[in-house]
Amino acid sequence: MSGRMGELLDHLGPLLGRAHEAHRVLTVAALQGTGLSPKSFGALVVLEAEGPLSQGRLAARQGIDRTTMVAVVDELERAGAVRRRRDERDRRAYALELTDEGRALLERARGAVEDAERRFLEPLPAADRRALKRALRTLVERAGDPQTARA
Amino acid sequence: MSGRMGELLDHLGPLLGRAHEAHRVLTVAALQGTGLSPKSFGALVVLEAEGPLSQGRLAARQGIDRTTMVAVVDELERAGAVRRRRDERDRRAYALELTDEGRALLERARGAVEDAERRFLEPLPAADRRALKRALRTLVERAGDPQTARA
DNA sequence: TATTGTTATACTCTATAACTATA
DNA sequence: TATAGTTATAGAGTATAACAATA
Repeated sequence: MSGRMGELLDHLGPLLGRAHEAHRVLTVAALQGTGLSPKSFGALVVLEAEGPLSQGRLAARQGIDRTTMVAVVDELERAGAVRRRRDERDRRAYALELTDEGRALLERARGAVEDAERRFLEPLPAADRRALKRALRTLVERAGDPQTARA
Repeated sequence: MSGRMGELLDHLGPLLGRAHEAHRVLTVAALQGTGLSPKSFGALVVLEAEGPLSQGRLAARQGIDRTTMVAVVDELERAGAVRRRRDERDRRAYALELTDEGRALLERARGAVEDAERRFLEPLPAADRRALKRALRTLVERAGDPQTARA
């Protein structure tokens, strides 16, 4: 991840790819002390916001396969951050929930991640930072929209 | 690559990741008819802009390993788009150059890719599209800068 | 019959190590 | 000794197929 890019920076693909990768490196470093990966951090974020969730639904939220989520939850459970409770209304599924320890871990991690994001965005004026996130949000929401997808 | 994201869209990582992935899907589809991958397309772009280049330098431009570039150039050579000439000033290295056929292929591919980019950015007003690319360029350039990297 | 979580397996992508030919 | 290109190999990451338990 380095080197001049010249004409490649005229294309959106390399721009998004390099930006994502550079940001990912900072995030992974920021999460270092927590023992969390970006993926397991994301799982905690979703679980806190949306309460008890099945493993499959949690996976869908992250855009990953449910078989991939197994190892993520294994890791979070070993860390004591998540509990695999049975969903009493559908005993095939779990009702995954954050433990108090998980909530505390999430707060520490979120601080570190937001700090990394701040450092990453530092070269931009505040207005541009907000505009960037707003633009990306618009694009991501429309891209997932079937209305737009067939275009 | 679908589903509501809710609170994950507050974080820059998922935003960049989803945007990159959605754009990549469009690009791959756009390149369908050309037989090019995003990576080999990028190689053609660089070769056209920077003239004859060694395989290792071409790889460095793309931020990939030189061993990964071997297969990319194999593919481009098979397609008749690139010629592996020996560099007469250093006979270990190649002086890779576009063929006329490669130039024509690149023009077709660039049209398709730019079309895909246009469709992807469609949800944004023109001013926001320019602002987005400008912001990403700034971030990517600073992120590669050792001055910023140690921060 | 269909679905949840699980495992085993395969596939894709990419880098590391070791080789050759040149320098 | 060091570097350019190549190959074989290994590793990370993820998905597909098949299974047990439950619906």
